[in-house]
Amino acid sequence: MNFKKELAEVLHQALEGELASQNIEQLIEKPKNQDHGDLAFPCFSLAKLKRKAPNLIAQELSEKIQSPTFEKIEVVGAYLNVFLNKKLVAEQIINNIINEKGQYGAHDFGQGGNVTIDMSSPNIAKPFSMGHLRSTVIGNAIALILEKCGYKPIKINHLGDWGTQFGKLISAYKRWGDEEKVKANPIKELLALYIKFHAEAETNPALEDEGRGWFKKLEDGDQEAHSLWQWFRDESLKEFSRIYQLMNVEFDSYAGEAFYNDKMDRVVQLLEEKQLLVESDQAQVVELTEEELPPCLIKKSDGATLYATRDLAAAIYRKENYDFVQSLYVVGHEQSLHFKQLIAVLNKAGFEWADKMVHIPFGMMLKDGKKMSTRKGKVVLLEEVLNESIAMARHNIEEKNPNLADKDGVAKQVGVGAVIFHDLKNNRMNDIEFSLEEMLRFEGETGPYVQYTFARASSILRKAGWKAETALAAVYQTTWENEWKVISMLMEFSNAIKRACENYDPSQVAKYIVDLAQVFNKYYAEVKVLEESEEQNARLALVYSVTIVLKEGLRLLGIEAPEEM
RNA sequence: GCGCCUUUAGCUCAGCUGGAUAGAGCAUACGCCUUCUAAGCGUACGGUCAGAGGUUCGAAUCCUCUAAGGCGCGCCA
Repeated sequence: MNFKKELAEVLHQALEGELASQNIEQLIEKPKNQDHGDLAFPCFSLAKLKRKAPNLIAQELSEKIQSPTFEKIEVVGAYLNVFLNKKLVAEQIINNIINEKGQYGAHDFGQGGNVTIDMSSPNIAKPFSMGHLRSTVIGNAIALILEKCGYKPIKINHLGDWGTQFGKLISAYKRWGDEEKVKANPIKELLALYIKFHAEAETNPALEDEGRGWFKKLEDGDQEAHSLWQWFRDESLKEFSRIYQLMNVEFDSYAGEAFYNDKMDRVVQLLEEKQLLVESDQAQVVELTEEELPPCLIKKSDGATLYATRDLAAAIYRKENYDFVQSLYVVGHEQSLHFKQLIAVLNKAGFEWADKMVHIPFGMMLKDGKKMSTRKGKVVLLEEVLNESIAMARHNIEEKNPNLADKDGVAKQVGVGAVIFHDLKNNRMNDIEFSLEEMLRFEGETGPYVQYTFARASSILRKAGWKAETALAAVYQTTWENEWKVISMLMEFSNAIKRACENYDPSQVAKYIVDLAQVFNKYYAEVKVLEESEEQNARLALVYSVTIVLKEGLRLLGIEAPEEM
């Protein structure tokens, strides 16, 4: 199954042990150009070792190699180009996929280790913006990819459900709030109250104190304040869960900031015991001069805690509660320094697991080249975008496939898929300029393109009445030129997953399924599978393999695959 | 000022551990549906890989410097 390894082994023997087969394996590459075969071995580095011209070495090696797996060996300059035995390999790969189905491409290097993933984390009583989309979608895909690699992901929604803003909100609600209105449209109404509070506070500064007062009450466990806070939180969550449902994202924990309120004293105490706390301008900090970082603020001059304190408490809680092998934070890159400090403080405090914490940063969602801000009303609401995308998908269905059975269901899958894919297809670190037009593009390198490819392939199988059992009788050809490009792409799936896992980079999977879809669409244009032929059985098995991998690839990104669209 | 990130075709981006003529999509112009869903396929056009040095048999990829843009740098999260 691992042809690279096999080639390395064969070369190792041909070289009579001059180079370890592991080293050889590292040198073997996949040629960009299909004319150069399926695997290539450059002989440059051997030239020094053997003191011989590299093309001579290639020539000599080519004469020594023989294996049924390799159909042909060509020497081009210093390269040894190896062509795999198409019949043999096709049979192996396709049978593998048919047997393993959704398991195809999986790894087990995770060894069942728990990985906590801090993701999504919207602020209560504020709208779910496009900015939160990134953390949600990236975190979700990473969780799925980790799972595919044998880890046990634990998705934690670290809700922004604590802070002075809730005092302000309570104050505003007490003054102008209307229970019915809030119930009918919680976030919109609460946001309006919040904005009104700030506007009024401009002319009436006493409001600020009132807000702080309410937060103090909240912290001190005042019943009225607490029940209002609870209510705001519940209503907000209800609204968020509607969006999460739309996107098929679920969480293992909603322990947000408030959850750690009673866990912070312990952290402060611990830092004190280790003599890490230093007073500076009446505040308590941990100095990080050796680490060449600015000091980490633990307690404000008024004794109140900060987000760093909460994150420390959360980190420790997660280690104790989940015993993670890795702890991930899918948070925007503008918080990189914060996480560096966090890890540094934990290290100083002697937690040897601190280096298992990984900040997974991502670029910003921009509007007109600038960061979106809630205050200026420059926020784009995710739910609106999703709904527009679904409407667009619905419109396309009406135009292109009016007889489709479940139009609404498919429109949802395609519309949401487009938005998710658009976010995941590129490197996380790139800033994304918000463009509805771009997001609702359903052609080219997009989610719907991949889904469409899946639907077309599924359609072939449906019309052929294909069943997995018939594949057993499939006879593979040695002359599969058209098919070969698809097969060699199918072989790459597990590599793409591995790369995605190692780099916490879902775009590796996204790019892979686009590549596979492109290759398959070309094949689709060249070969009429449903036409009677000796090869039909084998071709159907190939088409089936493609559907399995496309569907699984989409699944790893959190995107559904409709059989018709 | 210091730190992190980004810079590849008109636009959006790929380019896995350095390797064989730097690849897609969009846009533009043509062409392909009596036969598996045209949300598709093909052809053409399009590049001083920001710039300058260096390491190497070989650099878009590694190192140094410079430039442009973004983000961050104690009582917000």
